[in-house]
Amino acid sequence: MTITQLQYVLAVAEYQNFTLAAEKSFVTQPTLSMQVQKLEDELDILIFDRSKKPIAITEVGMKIVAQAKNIVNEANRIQDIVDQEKGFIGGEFTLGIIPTVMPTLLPMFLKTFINKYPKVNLIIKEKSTENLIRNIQDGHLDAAIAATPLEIEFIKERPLYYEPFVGYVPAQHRLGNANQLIPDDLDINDILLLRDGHCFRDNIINLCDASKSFKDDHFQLQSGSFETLINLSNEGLGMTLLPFLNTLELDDRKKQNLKNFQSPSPAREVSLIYHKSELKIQITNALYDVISSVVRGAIAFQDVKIISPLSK
Amino acid sequence: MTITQLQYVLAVAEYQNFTLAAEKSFVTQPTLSMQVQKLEDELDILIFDRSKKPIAITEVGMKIVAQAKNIVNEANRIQDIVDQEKGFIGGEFTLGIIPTVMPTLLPMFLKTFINKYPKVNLIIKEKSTENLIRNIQDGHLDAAIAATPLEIEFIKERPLYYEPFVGYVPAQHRLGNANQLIPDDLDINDILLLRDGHCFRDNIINLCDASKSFKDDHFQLQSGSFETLINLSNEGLGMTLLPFLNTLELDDRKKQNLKNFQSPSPAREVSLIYHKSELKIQITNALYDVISSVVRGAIAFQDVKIISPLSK
DNA sequence: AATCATAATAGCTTTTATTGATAGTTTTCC
DNA sequence: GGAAAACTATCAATAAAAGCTATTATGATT
Repeated sequence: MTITQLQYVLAVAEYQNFTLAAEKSFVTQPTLSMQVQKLEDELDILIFDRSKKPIAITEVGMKIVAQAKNIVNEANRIQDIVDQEKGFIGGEFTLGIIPTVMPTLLPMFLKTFINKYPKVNLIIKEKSTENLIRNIQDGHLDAAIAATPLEIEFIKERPLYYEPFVGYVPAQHRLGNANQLIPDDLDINDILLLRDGHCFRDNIINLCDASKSFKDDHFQLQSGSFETLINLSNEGLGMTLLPFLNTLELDDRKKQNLKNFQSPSPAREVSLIYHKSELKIQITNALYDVISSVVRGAIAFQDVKIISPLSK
Repeated sequence: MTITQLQYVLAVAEYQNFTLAAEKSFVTQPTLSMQVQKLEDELDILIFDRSKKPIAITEVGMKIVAQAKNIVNEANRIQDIVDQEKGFIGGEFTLGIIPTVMPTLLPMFLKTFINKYPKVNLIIKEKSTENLIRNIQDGHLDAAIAATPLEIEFIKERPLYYEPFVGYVPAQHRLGNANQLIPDDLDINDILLLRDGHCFRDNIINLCDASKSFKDDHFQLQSGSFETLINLSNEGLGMTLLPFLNTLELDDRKKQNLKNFQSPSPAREVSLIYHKSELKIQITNALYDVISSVVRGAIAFQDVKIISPLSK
């Protein structure tokens, strides 16, 4: 049994296809096939059921794949140990970011980071919180930026910043004259929300008084952008709430419709999250330092009340 | 990096000598030397400091060795997974036993077990509870027999039997005339105890009324054998307590000094414990079945009160 | 039946692991 | 202080393996 064989097995398990797995492993298909066979021979057990299309993993195969993942991950840590010793910060690093943070936060730190750590090849993927978590577990992501607290067993959370919610309330709205917002004034039924799957949607649902039930309205909104929500809001379809960073780039006319919450403002906690096994911890730490330092300049410290991003 | 290389590194780390490590790895010394060098080259770091005699492990080397141990253990588990699937009962199985159980229990089941499962190569090690737990975690032990409950997160406990405590009270002792013992009669200060580290010592300390404080006496006993305690007891230095199985082989004269506790007798729970990952569960189950069946014949069922083996 | 997608096999090449012999050190011991 | 012993590194040769290209086998789809 070799680590290479285990890696090949993992590739096949992932792509359910020997040819593709071989490609992704940068070897030819026969090479990969034979190594997988060799391992199966050595263990005298079938890992894959090749009679099914696409290829299926046998029952034992599942256990072996899970263990192989483990072993390969642990093996990769050897390099990490060495890197840490040498103070080397480099290599590939895959970072996931939730959609509502991506467009505002990424421009703030990306340039700084790649300048400071030119040897890190940063790969950034936009995904929902749910997928971020899955990919941190399966090793496809080295870290992610998401709204927290998530309280997941295998994940470590390090808060980066607390981002207050800001109301966008057009003049004609019933709250148009209010000076400051308070959560009790909100009615979930006249707030425009992002589509299902965005955790910011759940943030807001959690913020609104649960007693006011969420009734299915005569129109269904399927937007993933605040841009759309603001425009609809201007059309008189309701107010909306934005994360603070998303309010910075609005034009002056739109900024006039912004209303802050009374202190302590409801806010979301945005954290760098990663697997508690702390692989690539040096890069993760570097990332944490860069992001939190750039954010410190953008969000003034204030008293906030953290709203959970989890749907109930 | 290959698993073989890691195994070679582990061998060198263990024997602090390339030649011996090579022997133990069943390869020639150049083979091992070159593979270790190859790994060092690949990682571009020195694992061993060959300038020192005997060979020393570098600082990073320590971390790498620890991680290598991890990886090699995890890799061995693949075979376990396969064995489990096949219902194969065989291979190496390392069992730890606490000292106060070892001499009485082992002869009772060992012969039966090795006859019934000739393909299992049973390796038995006597260790303190503390070390048993550590070695179950690090994979050096597949299972162990210890006094429970321990309530450790990663360990499963399966009670084998409940072993009542029996008093050994010489005639001249203040309790020499009592018919049955009751815990309240005990005074921790006139009971001879095993030396620190034995969990049976803690069993007894927990049994004795905590209100009677444990005062440092004018003599300190450092014995690990009940034999010694009994002899000292006969010399008038106090009474002592024995686990039931240890009373079976006493000569008749000594048996006359034994006194049972009033029902429900205080007892220790002796369990088979193992990692909750349940590797080698077939063998573990086989062991459990064999032991519990032989013990059933030796200890009559009775009402007992379980005393914790943990020192407070 | 022909085609397509995919995995297995065969034959060959390249790479790697291992070996025995030996050289170069350091330690040990007289 | 010097010979012997103990130990690791190096070298050249060889055995083992992992890889590649080309081809065949399999099985589903048209």
